[in-house]
Parts: sequence; structure tokens; C-alpha cells
Amino acid sequence: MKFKIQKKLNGSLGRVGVITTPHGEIHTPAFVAVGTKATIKSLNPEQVREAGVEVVLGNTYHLYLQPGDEVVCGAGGIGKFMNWKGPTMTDSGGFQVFSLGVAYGKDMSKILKVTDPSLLIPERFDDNDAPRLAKIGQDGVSFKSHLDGSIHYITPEKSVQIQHNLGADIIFAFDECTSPAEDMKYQEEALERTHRWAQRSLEEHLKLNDSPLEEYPLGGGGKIIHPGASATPQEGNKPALFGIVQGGREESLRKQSAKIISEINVDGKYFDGFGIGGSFAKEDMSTAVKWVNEILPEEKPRHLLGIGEPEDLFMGIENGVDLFDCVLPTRLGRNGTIYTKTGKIIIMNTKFRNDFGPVEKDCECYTCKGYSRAYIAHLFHGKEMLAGTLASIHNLHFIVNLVKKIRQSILDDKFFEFKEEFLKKYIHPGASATPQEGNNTLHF
RNA sequence: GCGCCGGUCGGAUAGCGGCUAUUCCAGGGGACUGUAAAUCCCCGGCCUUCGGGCAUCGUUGGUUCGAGUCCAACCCGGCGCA
Repeated sequence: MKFKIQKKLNGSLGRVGVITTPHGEIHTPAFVAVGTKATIKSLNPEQVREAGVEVVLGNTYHLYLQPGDEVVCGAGGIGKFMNWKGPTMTDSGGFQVFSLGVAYGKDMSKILKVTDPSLLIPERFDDNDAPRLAKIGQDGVSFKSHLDGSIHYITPEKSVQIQHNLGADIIFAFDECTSPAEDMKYQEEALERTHRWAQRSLEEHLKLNDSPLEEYPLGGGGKIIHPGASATPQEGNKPALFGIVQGGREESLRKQSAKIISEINVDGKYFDGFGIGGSFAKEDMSTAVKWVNEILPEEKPRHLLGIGEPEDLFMGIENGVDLFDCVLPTRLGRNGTIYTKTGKIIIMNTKFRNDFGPVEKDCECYTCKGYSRAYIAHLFHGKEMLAGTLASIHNLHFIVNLVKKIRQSILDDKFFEFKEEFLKKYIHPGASATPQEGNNTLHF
């Protein structure tokens, strides 16, 4: 993997670049489509590609449980398995430490809403008896499978081994995503753990990458041999590893983490790029990203993990983020919420049942070129499978292309103008005319 | 006309003498940020000072401390017999 910066955004940390992987280029900043179980839910690869997506991300935890990383390896890696010809990434399972751990069964998401930031630092009350599917141990994390209840112990080494079997172009170190509601003491402990795990992830990664090709998982003659495997990797096909910065909402911890993660090495070999992780309070996100990106080495790509609302994309890019991934475009799409330039709409609302215009008049996506709001609303009311597909196509196109437009605006020296113009309409649609709503004519 | 069965929210249901009448669907609104998610939450008779208050199980009476539940008559629907 190579990363080349083409242009920097004046007066900020932002930049435009290109990541070159064995399976193609990623023009950064870029939005990564999330395909947890080696599929972008409800979409086939052609639809994903047509929406403008360059790179997709699968998940270690899910694919390890089902169908098993050996199967994916046997298929020739995640890309071949899912028939995605472009670049691929896998997450390490670190997020599941959070979502299946402290967040399990609670009304707790990756983004915390708070009006009073002081509420974020309560005492860490001891609720170790609360039901959870992930428990953090000395060396790693024990997961109770959400599928069949079986117990699995994931260590940094195990996560990296699984990811090498999955065979993505870019993989992540195993980390612990903490809740911002944790107190300082816990954040420090967790951060120290994440750093130890980062070191061990890198060691295991290099060990695997340095192993002879014939012994490498996807090397054809390696430790996992499958008759049907069609993998013919070359040396350059081995993955790049990104380390993950954590540290909650504490400036000192975030900065410390950025420094340590960027300095971690094995015999002079460092991480190829970086992830910025954590569960955030929305208000804290921009400062946290800025603290971190001021310290991370400029010449390596940075991935803001799991973030992807339009306003977050502007914030991240302005503060030096190169990659984003987020489930929102597809999850919102399946759940009936659709992005428009004047804000999100809930397509099942009564007012759209007779709205025969497209979701967005000037949108170039497949959905907008052929289908009306009324039809999509009808599909959702009828619980038809196509509903989630059409909505996901539009949402993915909307977000991916927003990032592309932001990229172009930097190249054109118009980032700040574009940001102001877009957010004004998106956040405060009432400020300008809103032709999107109540549009009852055909514009195909 | 006689006999039997049945009438509970827009629809379908549970409820067999006891506290706030159940659940599903349809309807309305909302949430969702490295996917435990084509998922989840809220609303749905009237009034409210947001604490709650008053109604309501076809109708009208009755029995009872207490009735959607038991009894009677009536209304409506289904089936059977004439």
C-alpha cells in the first residue's frame, strides 16, 4: 500500500491524496462502504460500484464466526469471496469489544448525546454483572457469539491472523473502543491495553507478512489449503496494517495515544496508517480528531472509524482525515430514512405517499433516475425488499459523492465556500427555498 | 317463527367474577455513526394545572362489596330447522 498526498488544504490539516492498493486506488478523502459480513447489505457489488464506492470494509468478528475466516481464505480472500474487485479493508473486532461489551443491551451508541459535558465523567459504576457478550481479559477479549452462544477468545494475535486469512488490503490493529462515559482511570487502563495490543498486533502482522509466500495463508501453499482456492497472490498483495488511536475525550490521553501509536515499531517497521477510534460525544469529535492528527505522521493515511454524517465528514476532512466508514447510509436506507441536500427525510411519512418526484431532482443515482418518492414509500409500506435497496443506493451515492465533492472543492480551493453552502442548506433547510418538499411533478 | 353460536380499538384477537382490558397487524410520529439492526422506541376515547382525572368491551336493566366476564330483555350478525 502506498499513500501520496496531492494537495493540502490551506490553513488546516486537510489534504487530498491517493492510496494505492493491490486492488486499485482510493482517492482520498474517501468514504468506505461498510460490508460487515462481506456484503453491503441489500446491494450487489455493481450497485455499490455505481454508487461511487471505491473501497469496502468487512468485519473480523462477524466473518470469523460466520462463515469462518478459513472459508473466506479458501475463496481467495474477502474481495474474491464477495465479488468485489476493488480495494478492501477489515475492522479488527475492536468495536465489538464496545458494542457487545459495555454497550450491550443498553441505550448506548457510538455517538453520545449530551447537553452538559460534565455528565460524561460519572463514576464508573460497577455493573460487571450486567449481561454482555464481550468481556475484557488480560490478554484479549472473550466473546460470546451472538449467533450461537459459543465462546471465543480473541487476542490481538488472533485478530491479525484472522484478518490475514480474510485477506483485505488494509487491516486494523485490535483495540478497545471505550465509551466516553468512562472515567479517567478506566480510560487510562483501557488506553494502556490498546497500546499493548497495538504492539502485539504489529508484531504478529509482520511475522505473517515476513513468512515465506508458500506458508502465507493466501499464498496458495500455506497453512490453510482449500482445493477450490484460486488465490494467486504476489508479495505485494499482503495487507497494510493501521494502528488505532484511542483515549476517550481527554486531550492528554488522545495526544499520548497518537504519539505512542505512531511510534510503535518492530525493528524500525511502523504502522502503515492509522485509525482514530472511540465512542464520541458529538461536541468532542472535532477537537479529538484535531489533537490526534496534529501528532500523527503526515505522510500516512488516517481513518476516522465509524463516522459519517455529512457535518462530520466536513469536520473530519478539514482536520486531516483521509478515510471514513459508516453504517449510516445503508442502515438509514434500510430503515426508511433518506439523505437529501436539505436534510434527512423519513420516506414513510404520509406526505410522501403522493409525491411523484424523485428523492432529489438533480441526483444522478440509479434510484433518483428511475423511481419516485411515492413508489419508494409504497415499497417501504409494503415491506418489499427493493425498498431498502433503492434507499441504500441513494444514501450511499449521496454520502460517497459528498466526500468526492469535498475532495474536489479542496483541489479547486473552494473547500470553505462549499462547506458553508452545503451545511447551510443541509442543517437549516428553512433558510432557503425548499423545492424538495411537496414536489408533485415528474422530473425524470 | 324456533334453536344454537357470536358481538372487546380501523382489522384480527386475549380476557371465563378482582387492581392499569392483552397481543399482533394496519395507521401516525421518531431514533439509528468501525452493523447483535430490512431493527428498535413512542402515540393512538375524552379532559389535564402533566401529578393525574374521567370514560369504555352491541343496548338497557339486574345480581354482586366488585361485571367485559353471571342473569334477563332487546338490537345486530352467522349457521341450522321450519
